[in-house]
Amino acid sequence: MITIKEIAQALNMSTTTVSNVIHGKTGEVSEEKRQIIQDYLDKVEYVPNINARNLAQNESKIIGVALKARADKYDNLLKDPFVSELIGAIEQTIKNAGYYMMLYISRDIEKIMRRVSTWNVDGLILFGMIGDDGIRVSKKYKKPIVCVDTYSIEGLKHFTNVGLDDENGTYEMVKHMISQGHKKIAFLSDNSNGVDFARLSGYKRALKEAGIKYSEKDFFKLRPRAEEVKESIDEICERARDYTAIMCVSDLYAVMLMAAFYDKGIRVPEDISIAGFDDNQLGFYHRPALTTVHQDVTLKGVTAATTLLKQINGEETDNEIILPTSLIIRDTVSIPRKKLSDLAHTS
Amino acid sequence: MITIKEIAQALNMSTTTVSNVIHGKTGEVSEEKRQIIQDYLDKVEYVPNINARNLAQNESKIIGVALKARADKYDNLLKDPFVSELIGAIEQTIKNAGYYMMLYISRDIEKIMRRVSTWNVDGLILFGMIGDDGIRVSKKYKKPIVCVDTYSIEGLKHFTNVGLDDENGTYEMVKHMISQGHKKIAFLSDNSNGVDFARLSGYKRALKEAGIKYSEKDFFKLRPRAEEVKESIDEICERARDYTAIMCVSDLYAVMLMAAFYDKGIRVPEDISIAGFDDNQLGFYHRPALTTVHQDVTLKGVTAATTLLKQINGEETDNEIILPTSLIIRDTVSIPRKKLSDLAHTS
DNA sequence: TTGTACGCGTTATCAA
DNA sequence: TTGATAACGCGTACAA
Repeated sequence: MITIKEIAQALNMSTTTVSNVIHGKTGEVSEEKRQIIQDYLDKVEYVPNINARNLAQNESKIIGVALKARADKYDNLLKDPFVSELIGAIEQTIKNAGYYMMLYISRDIEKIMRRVSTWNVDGLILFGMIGDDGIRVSKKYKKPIVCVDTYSIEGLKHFTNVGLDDENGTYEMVKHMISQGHKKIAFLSDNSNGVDFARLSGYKRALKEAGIKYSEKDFFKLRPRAEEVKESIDEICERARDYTAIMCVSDLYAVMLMAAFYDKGIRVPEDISIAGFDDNQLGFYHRPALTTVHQDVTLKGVTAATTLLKQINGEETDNEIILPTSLIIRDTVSIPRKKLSDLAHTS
Repeated sequence: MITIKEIAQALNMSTTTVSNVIHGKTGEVSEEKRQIIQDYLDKVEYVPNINARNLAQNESKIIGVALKARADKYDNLLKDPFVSELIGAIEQTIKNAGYYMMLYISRDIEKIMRRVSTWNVDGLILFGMIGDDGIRVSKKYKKPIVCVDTYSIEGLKHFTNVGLDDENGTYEMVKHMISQGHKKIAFLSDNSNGVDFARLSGYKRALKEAGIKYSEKDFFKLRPRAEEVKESIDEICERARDYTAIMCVSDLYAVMLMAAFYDKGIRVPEDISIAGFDDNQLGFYHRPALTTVHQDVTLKGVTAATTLLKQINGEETDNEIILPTSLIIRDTVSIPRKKLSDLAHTS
């Protein structure tokens, strides 16, 4: 690792001059010296020591990307195609802006906060914050924060949120199901907070609007923990007999469910209609192809990163950006034939 | 951000004493002072400035994870489930060892090298290196390097490789196909280098061993670029008429192919058998469930990271670690009925 | 136009 | 047991 001081010595000049050339402050240096120094720089392939630079300037050029993982869902959060596409998009945006990305995944918000302050990152992108997580971080950390998919009215006073019109996504899809003739429609998720709560609300709105009653028993809860997921899916298949359609909170759950139905000889969409949410590879390559609510995950990541970058540069931004959804009508929602329970009687 | 100096001042002590307490060098400090300092530290929630620490110690506690992306395959490399699972596993291992991960994705090996040297990372994990990429990096970068899935005999003199017994994976699967009665078996990949080359070799070995001839025309090449992938798949479906089975180089390609077959009314495995490689979600939830070659991606990531960590700590390690594959027999490979081209005559 | 000198926060060496 | 003080490499005010 060659240093500025060494270069200055070798060339018999001062560090300031060398530093000026490095930073293109060409007005301050004679053309002759500039040339000599530049050549030497290229020759030795000078790379600055970031630690020293950061220390001197009290900035880091690092953007921290912290993900809080739910304990019950993934051993490895990046296995979630939504999360990995999001991270990929963020990484590209950060890199193109000349920043560095430090990725940190933890189940513990305290650990995340500690890491953020040691590295003195210039900005923070947070995902998976629930309850007042985001607010707690913002109390400690005084630089720009952008959250992704966080539902917290109070939080918007402290940080920016990039989200999705989740409520409207399921609303439109359930409305579509109803227009196909469905009246017994269940909703499948694994929790009732944040994004899942919003998606449930959209489902409810569509039903209410059509004058269809619903109650707790129509909300299926999948237990995603590896040891019990199979049992949980089987239960859901059983309960599904009373319905003609199921609105799933994700493409993954839709596909998991369809696989289970297939194994039991229940046909989609002939016997039951299924819709997903996300529009990822899983549903795209499934056959019959999955009818689903589309969201642009890459755009979400890019938006989160560019918004943060703006804030770091002192620009004003909205404190909430809501991305739209759209319906992708493929082949898993059709007109209802009959309820599965009726089918059981005839067979 | 409170500093050691400020703490020392407030407590009317020297920075050395404070620093000693921070580092648990309790033998050097009187219990009385230790207590006072520790309390103060907790009160103000002192966090060290990593840049200063790194500068002073000439280390970074950062492990660089650099991925070289192929230009023709993904706009966002993390969309590849293999890559994201690998990164997730590496991240966990690095974090648990008290290191930080800096992720960098680029199509340009030069950029990767520049970044590595500015940050002075303590070690490097490389993925996607082709040709002499890995060797070039090792020439510039004098600390430990671990590559994942790199085929380069020469490279092993310069870095460690964590790989997979790719050749044997396809060998076993094609052998299985042959045992089911298949004689016309095609191989599907998108290039002929590295991992794909090894998998092709396994396919060839199995055929040769069974006395089955093969030639260039049996090797299908998928063009994955978004604009032409559909056309490319259609071509492959057409050429597939002369075969009873296709060994695919990945689960993704297997699933893509099966979706195309489905759309054309060609049934798997009744009309044609398909095998994948990787064993990921895509094949697991596909119906019929995909017969495939299993590899433990998480283990690959963990192995790469722990091996690098060992080297950073000065321990000796093997310079090549090859992980095993295993056959996952599910439902997409069965006994051959007849060739698709024969089918065409009857219909 | 060029150079000197200091500060950034930490660790480490060496006296006291 | 404690405290000055010098590094680490860079950027920059200020002086020359």
